[in-house]
Amino acid sequence: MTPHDPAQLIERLTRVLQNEAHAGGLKPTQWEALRYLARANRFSRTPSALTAYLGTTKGTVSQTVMALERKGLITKVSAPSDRRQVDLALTAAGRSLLEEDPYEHLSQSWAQLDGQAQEQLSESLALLLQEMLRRRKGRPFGVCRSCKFFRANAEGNGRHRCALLNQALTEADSALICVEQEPAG
Amino acid sequence: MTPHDPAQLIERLTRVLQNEAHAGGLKPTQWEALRYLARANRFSRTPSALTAYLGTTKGTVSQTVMALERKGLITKVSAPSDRRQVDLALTAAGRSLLEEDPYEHLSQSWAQLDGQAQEQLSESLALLLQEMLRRRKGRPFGVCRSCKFFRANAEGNGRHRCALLNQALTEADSALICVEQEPAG
DNA sequence: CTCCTTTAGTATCGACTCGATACTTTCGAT
DNA sequence: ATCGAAAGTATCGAGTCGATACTAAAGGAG
Repeated sequence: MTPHDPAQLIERLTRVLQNEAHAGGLKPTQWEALRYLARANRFSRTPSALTAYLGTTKGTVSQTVMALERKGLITKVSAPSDRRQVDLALTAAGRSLLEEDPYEHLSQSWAQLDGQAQEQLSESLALLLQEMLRRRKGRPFGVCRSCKFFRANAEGNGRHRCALLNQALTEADSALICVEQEPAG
Repeated sequence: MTPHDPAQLIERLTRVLQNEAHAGGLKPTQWEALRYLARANRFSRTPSALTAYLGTTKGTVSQTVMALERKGLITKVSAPSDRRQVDLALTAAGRSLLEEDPYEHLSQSWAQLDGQAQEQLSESLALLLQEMLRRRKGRPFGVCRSCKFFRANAEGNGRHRCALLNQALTEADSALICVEQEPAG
């Protein structure tokens, strides 16, 4: 009964998910921005990076960011190193709201599947996404540690290094999403 | 490197897809409505059914439908049996525009995967969607033939029957999506 | 050091989605 | 004949989104 082509399944899943993402007084895009900021490293918590992540335009992101700030979920601070940039950070309220993330339902449903189905889904989905991004030439937004510029323990004492930005990285840094990330060969 | 939880993968895939769905002068929702109408059977090509499918409200769907009509992609005809209802139908232009459906990229990317990954993805995704819908208590919108009210060949001569609506069904009907569909036990 | 270009963000417009509410028309059941 | 439910439409406000125009700061090149 299930269509062989998963495009229809993904289309349907996407729609169900988008409907759920109107909870908690936020819009789907606002949830996505909030999630991103919670997972992005310090080089990547700017409106520019968010623009690249969401794949829209500066103007739209500017509005979304203003809405989140108005709701008290994030703060905007002009970057000391470059005063054109704005550092975005989650407030305590923002972090606590994320615990009601409607996407948790998705993880819960996934958790209901048996072990083999879970494994299969994760693997095949990763391949599909990779293929989509390859076509689109979009940035992968992977975690720091898997980047080709990541130099493990290059600073000693368990401190790593980014060979692109020439910055020291903590263990915590290396687990976060980075705009500049390029998968290691 | 890939997160074990596929929620992030699906979130990302969804976003990439939504960005692509702004092509051809249509909005993502308009594409979805067009796709639905192309695949829905005659009991299901109404604003009500479309509302249930999209999971939004009557008002929103009314606007989307008006936009598609304005663009010459669908026609609206008051139903003869019940004059409250409106029958929606794709025009030739609508059908031809669907050949440029941005979701084709998704099918193409899927086609790039090897046979096993394709199989795994379809199966696991179907399970996940089923689980999501079970939680949401949303209608599955499956094809007519897989419904518990479907009576194969009940009219003879390869004509089938819907035991819910008491209507004869052609072979073509039975392959289409139905609002009333409930999976056979 | 001054021009000039690039980069980061904001401001604003128009089209659209979306939830919510109020309304009209039609059907059906009592 | 009446009343209530169902199918759509109309309209409002908030938000997304692309597009364009704008400001301010940084980084050269001379």
